[in-house]
Amino acid sequence: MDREVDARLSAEELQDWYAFAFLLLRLPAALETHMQREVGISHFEYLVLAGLSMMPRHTQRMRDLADNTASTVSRLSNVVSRLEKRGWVRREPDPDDGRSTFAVLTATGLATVEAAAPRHTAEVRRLVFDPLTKAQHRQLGTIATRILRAVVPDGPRVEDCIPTPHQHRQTPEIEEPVHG
Amino acid sequence: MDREVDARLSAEELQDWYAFAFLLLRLPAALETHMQREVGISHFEYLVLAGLSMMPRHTQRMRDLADNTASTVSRLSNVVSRLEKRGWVRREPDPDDGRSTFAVLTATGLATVEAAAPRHTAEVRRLVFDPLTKAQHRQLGTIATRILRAVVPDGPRVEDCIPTPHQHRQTPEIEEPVHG
DNA sequence: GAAGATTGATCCCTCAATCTTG
DNA sequence: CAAGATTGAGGGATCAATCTTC
Repeated sequence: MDREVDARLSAEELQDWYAFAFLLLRLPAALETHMQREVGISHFEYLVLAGLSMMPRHTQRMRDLADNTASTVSRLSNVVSRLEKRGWVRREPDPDDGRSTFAVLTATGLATVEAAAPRHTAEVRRLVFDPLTKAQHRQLGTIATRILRAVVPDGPRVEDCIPTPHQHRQTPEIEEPVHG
Repeated sequence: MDREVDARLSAEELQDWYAFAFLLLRLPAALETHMQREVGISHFEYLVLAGLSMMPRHTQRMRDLADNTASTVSRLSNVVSRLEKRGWVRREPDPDDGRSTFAVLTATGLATVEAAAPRHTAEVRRLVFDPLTKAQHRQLGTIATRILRAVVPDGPRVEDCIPTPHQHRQTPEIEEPVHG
């Protein structure tokens, strides 16, 4: 450490790390810019809306939604408040547990996320999947899962956080939010 | 897109993408928290200090330093101002080009980054390299480079942004030839 | 006009404090 | 006391506007 700052990384590791570190800086910024320009929402707001859109009745507890978006309840609470002001999400109390709160996607919110989804997916495909071979797709998934296990040892498994798309567009319930 | 929000991604791709997307959210946060708790600086501040520490005379133009930290000149300018207030970096005018500004690491700044480096490297090893096989190290580097090319097509090559450690702790103003 | 650099308004995230319910 | 959730203060990133020099 006296002569070289990154002495504990070999030359090969250093190069692999820099490529990855740059990606960690650049890719989220690119996805963020794309969502802001194309749809006018943040990437994280999209994650929240998309997550809700694929849940039964478009509803999920704040606690579980935070897990499914790799976030914290605090951050989620702030974002849901913003989404509520835009009329895309509303809060509902949990009748079975007074501590719990449901986040519910509104009809307007569903329309928003349905308009945003194909553009976002296309961008992910363009930036992440198109440059890679199919073997590399799987390698990326495997590698990411392994690192994630080290980063968040007690976190939920990724497979358990992928919303199942079956329930989309299920029950037409209450349509419009109250505010005008 | 009417039935399923992420219809354009196959089930396999969806799982790979979620694992990677979660990593994009969790790993930077983990590195950030680690640096703040252990050293009291942000991860990006460390990148700046470490980059400077490995340049000849611990000096680099703002423009080039921004490239080497996958950043923008604007962000870098704000950060360097903060580092200047802490006494770790100082600005110097470029005698050859009135538009250009040099960022120079101070002795205190060098001591700081030298104290921080082994801890940061150890954390990177623990979170990124230890969970992977050597083959996966290379795969990660290759994959990251490929995606980066799609994200920043006109950006500098990663190899050109890795500070060469040869020059560290150099005393006099000597122009060093690059090793072939 | 183009390139290097700085500034500041605005937005968002983080984190600790707080509250309520189980 | 533990778990779910909210709030607000403080800090950092973004982006457009601006300035200077080539």
